[in-house]
Amino acid sequence: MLCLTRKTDYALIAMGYLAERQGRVVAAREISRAFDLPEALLMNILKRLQSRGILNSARGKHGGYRIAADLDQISLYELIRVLEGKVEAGCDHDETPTSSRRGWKPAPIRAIHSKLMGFLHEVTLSDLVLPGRRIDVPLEALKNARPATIDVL
Amino acid sequence: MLCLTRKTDYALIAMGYLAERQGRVVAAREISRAFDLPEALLMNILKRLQSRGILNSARGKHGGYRIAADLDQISLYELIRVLEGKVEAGCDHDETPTSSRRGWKPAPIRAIHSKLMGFLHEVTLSDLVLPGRRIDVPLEALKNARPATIDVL
DNA sequence: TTGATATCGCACTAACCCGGTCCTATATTG
DNA sequence: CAATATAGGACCGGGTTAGTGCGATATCAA
Repeated sequence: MLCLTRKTDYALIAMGYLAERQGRVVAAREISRAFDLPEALLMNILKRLQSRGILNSARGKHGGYRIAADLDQISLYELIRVLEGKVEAGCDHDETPTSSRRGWKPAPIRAIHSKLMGFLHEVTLSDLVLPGRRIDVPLEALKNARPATIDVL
Repeated sequence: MLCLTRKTDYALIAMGYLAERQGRVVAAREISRAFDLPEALLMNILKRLQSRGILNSARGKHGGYRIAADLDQISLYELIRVLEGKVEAGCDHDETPTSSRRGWKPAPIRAIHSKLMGFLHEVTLSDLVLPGRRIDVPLEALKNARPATIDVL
């Protein structure tokens, strides 16, 4: 139960906008106007990114946000986790001790999941957000990353 | 807004079970028992797979399901679309003609999405479901697939 | 010091969607 | 005919997501 939500979209949009304006302090309103996103919602997202150190903020007049972290160091996975609290989740998949099998995922499912996770881990924000970067750089990374060659069944 | 739901999980589980029993007609109940999945729900899923030609079914006593399609020909993407109706969606992203920008996704978002889509397109059910197959075969495919080298911005 | 601006940090609502159930056909077998 | 199994719906409840609101705090500028 993996989900890329709209929040993540908005976050990436905002990060992109900020990345093009490194150093400048940009108000949430400016971004929301630029892309016609609901301002209050965008603020929620930015606040969250700030609290996790991805952005830093300045209050008051001429306040706003700036990119704080090294974009190379933050994976898409991390971003999602920050925003959603969990990457894979929602519908628990909890292990109820009563039912032995339920919540147990057979190899193919685990495999595909871990593959997607790997993908999310390898893609960094700089790959996504920095101008001029090529999105498929991380594919190279993905190729020789995660030695995990998982046999299905 | 991409989602791998539990339905997809169940479908893969069932497909795997059927794949190990090619030719035999297997009742939904048998599968649901084998993995302790809610029978009614599993039936919904199987019905759907049948209606799209991935399985074919036999009613009546000793009825059940058999794999109908060539597993090589069905991508994970297709499977999700069959089950969810749409791969990427839910929260519409509709183009309201009034708002010019909303629903418009900037390059990074489109890029990452198309990348994930590419991934889902390359993985076939046979990769996931057939015993002995290695899940990371499709990664090779992914590597030199989709010439689409998307410049961010 | 006052007012305008902007973030902070919550609580809160509304709608949607997923997981799951149920019920009434219909077809097949014995 | 009785039993089994799918077909094809409608349906519901709970949880999550998208989005709002409000009072507090901090900063700048006149």
